[in-house]
Amino acid sequence: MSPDKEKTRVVLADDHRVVQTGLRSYLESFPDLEIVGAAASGEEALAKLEGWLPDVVVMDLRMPGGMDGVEATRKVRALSPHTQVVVLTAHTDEARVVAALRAGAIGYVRKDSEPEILVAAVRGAARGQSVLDPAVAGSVLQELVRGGPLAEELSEREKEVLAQLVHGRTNREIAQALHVGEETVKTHVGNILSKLQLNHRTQAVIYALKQGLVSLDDVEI
Amino acid sequence: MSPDKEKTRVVLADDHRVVQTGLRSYLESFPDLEIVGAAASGEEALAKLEGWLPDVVVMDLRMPGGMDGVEATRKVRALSPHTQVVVLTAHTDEARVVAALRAGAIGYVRKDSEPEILVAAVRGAARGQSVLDPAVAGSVLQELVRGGPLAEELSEREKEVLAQLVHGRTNREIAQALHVGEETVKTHVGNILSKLQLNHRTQAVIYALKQGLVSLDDVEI
DNA sequence: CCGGGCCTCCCCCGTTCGGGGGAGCGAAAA
DNA sequence: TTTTCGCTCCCCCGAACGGGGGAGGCCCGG
Repeated sequence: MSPDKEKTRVVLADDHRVVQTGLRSYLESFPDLEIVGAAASGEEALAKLEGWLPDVVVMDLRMPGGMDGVEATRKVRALSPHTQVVVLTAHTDEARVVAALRAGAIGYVRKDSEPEILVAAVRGAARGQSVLDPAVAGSVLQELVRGGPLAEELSEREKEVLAQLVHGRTNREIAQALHVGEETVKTHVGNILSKLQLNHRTQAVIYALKQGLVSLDDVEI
Repeated sequence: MSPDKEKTRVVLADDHRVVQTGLRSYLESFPDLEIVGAAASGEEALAKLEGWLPDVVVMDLRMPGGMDGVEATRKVRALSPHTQVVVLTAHTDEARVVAALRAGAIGYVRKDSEPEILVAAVRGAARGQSVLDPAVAGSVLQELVRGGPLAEELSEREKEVLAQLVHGRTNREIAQALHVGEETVKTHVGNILSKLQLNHRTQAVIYALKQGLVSLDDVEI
């Protein structure tokens, strides 16, 4: 067995400490992998990146704090182009996988896939090879080529209004929250529905939650 | 007690195979724990329960299929009273923790807690001791005593209507889907809002998603 | 310079919602 | 038995919503 120099340096980024530790145990059982660090948020991963010098970051897309996995992926790739990112996600938020791949992720594994796929993705990423979970690689690639679902055509203000919708607010309440007139909110809501090709606000809420534009965790009713 | 030398027989129930395998690696590193089985759904866990004879089931509340973690907990306890259930959950669906504890779970650990807490909960459960994650034990107990949030006062029909709401349907569409009149749907929706003390359907959708009454995974818009 | 997107607000109008009432029916509990 | 509860449907009515139009101000890029 060769010493450390052939080991792949891996960092885990997942806010679930229990899951994180489990993955560490599992991945460390492979002699060619070395877990050099773990982070519970995008910010933490970036802050410690230069100290860890990982070859691969296994990134959960759903993390707390201002920075989500997509943004963290983008910044990891900008800060350390040598470091490859493998996205690890629940099948719930596949919508953001495309965004993560666009942001520079090289691999993608679903949490409900066989764990061997994760190992293969990490090993592939270390070699610069892209390993996409076969369970959904087709649909993901399809979305990549046709430019995404219906995504970020929304303006900043419209995203703010959409976030308000997810909080279950009425037009009047949104108007107060954003300090604009109720008519303005009506316009924004109408434009959101039009851009997303939806019929009413409730569908917009579901869309936002499915896309991960707003996390259910942040919502209080 | 005499069976000190015997290992605690543990079963993992989590639809995320990657997470499941990670947990297996981690827990198996403790010599007093033995992972005797793993399931990806409530149905699978129940079907194999009598073959595994576990002392403790570590149960994720969010699982696919008709049976969720709460129902699976209830049935595990009914089928094998010796077996204790430790609930493992994301902090997103704390609302269902109370339901799981009522259904017979003895322990409760959040995924973003320190992994040692999970080990402590499993060991405690094997001795019949309740270990609740200190991060939220207070609020959970509070809800337990005051009888739960606003929960399952909904009738079966009302839950069906609520599920339809989560799909973004209008009253008319729901009426067609359930083969009743639109006025009937209006009545149900009104009763749902009244029982849950909400103001409009969008809030009902958010409520249902937060409570896990309907999974976002099942929704297509 | 001028077009275009964005944000803001206004109008009108038809539809949908939500809340109030009532009522018949069947099943289950008291 | 009577009572209660869930499911079904009906009425009325005010409020909220969604779609259509327009308009002024802003800044950016061709």
